[in-house]
Amino acid sequence: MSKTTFSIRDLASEFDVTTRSIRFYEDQGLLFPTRKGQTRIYSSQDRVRLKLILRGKRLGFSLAESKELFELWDQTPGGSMKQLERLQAKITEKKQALEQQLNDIAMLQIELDSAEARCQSAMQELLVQKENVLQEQNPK
Amino acid sequence: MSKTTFSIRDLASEFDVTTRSIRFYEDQGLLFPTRKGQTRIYSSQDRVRLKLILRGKRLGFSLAESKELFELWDQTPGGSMKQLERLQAKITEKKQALEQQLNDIAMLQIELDSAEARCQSAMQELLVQKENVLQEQNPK
DNA sequence: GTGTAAGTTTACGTAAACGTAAAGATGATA
DNA sequence: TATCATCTTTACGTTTACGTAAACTTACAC
Repeated sequence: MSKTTFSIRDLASEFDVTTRSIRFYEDQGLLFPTRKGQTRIYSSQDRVRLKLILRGKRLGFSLAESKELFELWDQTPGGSMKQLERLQAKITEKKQALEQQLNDIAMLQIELDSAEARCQSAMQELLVQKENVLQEQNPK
Repeated sequence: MSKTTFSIRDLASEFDVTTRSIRFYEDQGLLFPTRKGQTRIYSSQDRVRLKLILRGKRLGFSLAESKELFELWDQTPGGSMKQLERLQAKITEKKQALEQQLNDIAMLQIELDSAEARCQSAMQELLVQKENVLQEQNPK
């Protein structure tokens, strides 16, 4: 069986964030750990949430955006038609943004490859120059 | 032939950013427009730079990061071996980050699809309920 | 000339996402 | 029992990326 509860340090070291950040996310209403005394106890649900928050950040989501998505998602079963339509709209919006990102990444990858090639040949050029200097200094 | 110079407003409306932002990028050393009197004139080089800056932002680059990449890139021809090695390292780093992003996007796309399905069926459920109510009120 | 529209500099303001320090509570350990 | 180590709250500080307002110049339109 996998672990079911986590300390704040567990999560902090697993995902390489500070405890300050994790508490901040709670402050902003994205996490809701239970307490044992005054100490925070995180469920594996909380852990998943944190993972989603961090992935969102890597993709440029603000905390407010992630929070909004969580809330829409949590209300899905039993939500009103209007809420569901808002969720659908958000999903469509995010999907489009991801398409844009895929484009951006593809283009940047091409450019990085070309930059790498240019960089390599510049380095090669330097090596050749060096050899030439050595040959002049030390002609056979 | 395509346009070779641009006003700050040209660029602002083409890329949908404020002139304030464009001036800020110059302030931070990412753009270097020439002047006609005191008015800024942007070359198509500058335009490309701006495009790169904005794409970088969409991919989570800070302005400082973009600036660093520009500077390394500009020094590539005639750069020292050490500079070239730094560039190569940066390129490798960015490529890895892009791989991570591709992973993140792929996973998020899957989740969005599944969320969309759940959302759709919740909406379908609401419609069915509505029909049932109507049938009760209006039995044939 | 007189707006007025778009450009400029200067400078203070702001939101987001934490960093960091202070000061106290709690539990394990020597 | 004393001392850590780790948790907590509170609160002010900081960086990034601009927003916004003020006060000024320049270029056409009337």
